[in-house]
Amino acid sequence: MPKRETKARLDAYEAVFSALAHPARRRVLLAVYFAGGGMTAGAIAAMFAHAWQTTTRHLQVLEAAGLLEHEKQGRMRVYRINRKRLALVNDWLATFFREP
Amino acid sequence: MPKRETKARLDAYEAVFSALAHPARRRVLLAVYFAGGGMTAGAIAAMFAHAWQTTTRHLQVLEAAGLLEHEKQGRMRVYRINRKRLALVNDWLATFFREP
DNA sequence: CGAACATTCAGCCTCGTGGCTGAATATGGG
DNA sequence: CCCATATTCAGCCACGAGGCTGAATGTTCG
Repeated sequence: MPKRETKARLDAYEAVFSALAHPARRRVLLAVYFAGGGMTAGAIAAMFAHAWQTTTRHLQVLEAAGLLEHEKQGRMRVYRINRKRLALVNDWLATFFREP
Repeated sequence: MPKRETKARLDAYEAVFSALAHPARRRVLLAVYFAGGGMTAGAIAAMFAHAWQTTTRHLQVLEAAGLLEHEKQGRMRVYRINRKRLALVNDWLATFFREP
């Protein structure tokens, strides 16, 4: 799938990989995924000992990387995973297992 | 494959993901892989505008994460990829695509 | 042996990341 | 309308990561 390593693609890798670099953010992704139909910011923040404001920032990083999307439901925001974006990592990795 | 998320496993993820977080280190992995039979530290360092000492550190990070291994050949060190370790990333990702 | 080469070790400096606290901005219920 | 709730925005601080330079280590060759 990765035909040429365009600047845009490299930027995408950069965003995704550095988003995944922090353990809290990896935990968030797993939690949201296992929650199935999305998770509110509050519920996510409750998982951590951190101040919620800290978690907010992690959520922003994940969203900026395109790994998470949010949707407003009343007075709370529900986050859900963007699988397609996660697949980017798969693409990158695949190189090492595909070609001889 | 990941039965339980043991401390050791989490540490492994931590090492690998943060190693992959830096673009230079991702480039190194790709280059070494495409070189086929390994690559000397010098050849790797030559790819970058950085001072070679900087690249040395990147190589150490990659090796500490288990993604790279080296072997002494005369007065130069040859680095090669450890595919198994890269597969860890695959394991982590698989969760999101495997289970419903 | 001694000089040239390949690579790492040690130490310095800067800047971004990730933690915190305090204030701001919706939104829904009584 | 007003207050409680849910969440983000803004700004502060500290520490580690990643760049640099200079010295050290180990290896081959004449």
